[in-house]
Parts: sequence; C-alpha cells; structure tokens
Amino acid sequence: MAEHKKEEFSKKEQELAAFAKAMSHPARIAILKVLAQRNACICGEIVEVLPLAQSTVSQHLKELKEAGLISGTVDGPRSCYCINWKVFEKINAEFAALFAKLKLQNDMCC
Amino acid sequence: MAEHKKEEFSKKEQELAAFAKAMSHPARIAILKVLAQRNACICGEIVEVLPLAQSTVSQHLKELKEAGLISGTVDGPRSCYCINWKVFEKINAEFAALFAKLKLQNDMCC
DNA sequence: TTCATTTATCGTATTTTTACGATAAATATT
DNA sequence: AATATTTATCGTAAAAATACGATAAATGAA
Repeated sequence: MAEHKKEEFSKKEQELAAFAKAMSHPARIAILKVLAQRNACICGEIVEVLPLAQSTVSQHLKELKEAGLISGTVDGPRSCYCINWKVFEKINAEFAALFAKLKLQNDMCC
Repeated sequence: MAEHKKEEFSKKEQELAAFAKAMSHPARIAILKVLAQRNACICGEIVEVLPLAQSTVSQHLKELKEAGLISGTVDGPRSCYCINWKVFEKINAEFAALFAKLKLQNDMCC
C-alpha cells in the first residue's frame, strides 16, 4: 500500500525530476561548487570542507555519480572527481526549455 | 544519531536545494506543466490528469506552495492554483548563475 | 436546512534519505 | 612484508517522503 508511481510519468518528467533530486541537498550543491573551484577534486578535500563525516560525503558523491552529474577516477588510494559538463549543460538546457515553455502560455490567473 | 545538518550550509545552497527538492518528483513537474497549460488551474483538473489519488495530489500541491513556486486561492468549494512567476524566474536565474559560475573555472580535469 | 461537491487534513503504512561508525579494499611508504 | 593512508561499502538508526483511504471543512444547489 505505497510507493513509487514515478514510472507512470513521462520519461522527460522523470529525467528532470531525477536531476532535481540530485541537486536537492545543500551538501551536493556544495560539493559541485568545490569540484568546480578546485577543478581537480580529490575526495579528501571535499570531506575537509564539508561539515559531514567521510562516509556521508562518499555517499553524496555516489548519488551525484549515479545521477550522471560527476564522474570519478581512481588515483592510487585517492579518488578524483569532476563534473560531467556535457550532462550538466544538457539538463541545464532542458530546464531552461521547461521554464520557457511554462512561461509561454502565461497570462496571469489567480 | 541522525538527521539534518542542512542548516550548516550557506543560505544560498539551502535555497537552491529547497527549490530542487520541490522539483524532485515527476508528479510536481507534471503539475507545473498543467498549471501553465490550463493557465486557470483548478485542483480537480489536476487530479483528473495525474495517476494519483486526490489526497496525494493535494499533498504535492502543498509542497509546491510551501516552496513558494505556486499560490492558491479559494474559489467557492474549489481551489485555484497558479505559478508564481516571479519566484520561478528568480530561482531560474539563480540556477543559471550557478551553472555559469561552475562552468567558468572549468578546464577539464579527470 | 439538507444534500452534494470539492478540497484539505489526519492517520497510517511503506519506502527512501540522511547520517554515522566500523570495516574492508586498494595502494603508497617504510 | 608490514604499516599507514585514503576511500568505498556495510550495517544501522532516525527522519522524511510518498501514497492511500477516511474524514472534516467549506460552499453551492435543492
């Protein structure tokens, strides 16, 4: 008696929602900022900056990775993460399109 | 031993995350689309279109409202909802700014 | 006033998310 | 080979999200 009807919505809607979900925690937004700033992106650096345990940060990184927003390569005992700019821009564009589309029919209502 | 460290992040990060969270379910994206299309936005119309129970839709509407994305006015026994374009555009702009800012320092890494 | 309609809210069950410590896995270093 | 360092994963607990039916609240119609 519960849980995910998500599949019953359109692919596009699911896709946008999944992206939004990846960005729906301040820690993950902060991680993206750090990744962009340092450009180089070793996991430990992120842990240092965030007010979270190492395991928690690792979990957030995993979610961003699964959402396709970042990728990580192993570098010795370290892990190097970076932003997947292509995916990022694609979804950014899709959101912009959604906004534009929504705004198109607007004409004030309630 | 659990739960929300969200306050420890910056206001901006929290704000963006909250917005993303509001958009993090396909049902809510679908609702926004319907609101924009019909422009007029009576709750019952949304319930008709979505594959969800009335109470569930009402709950999603409440979340969108609490996030500031839509507002609702009572109209007899009905409720009329519409998109808060100002808020919408403001956050849209903020996201665009975030994207731009992130992209700025990019130079390929891993 | 009584009845029908519409919508919000309550109660509740289930799933997912968030967080942590502990530990395993992988690789450098000594 | 032994040790230290870094990070992912496991186990787990608590909270939040998702969904529904039932019901209350508000208003329109009879």
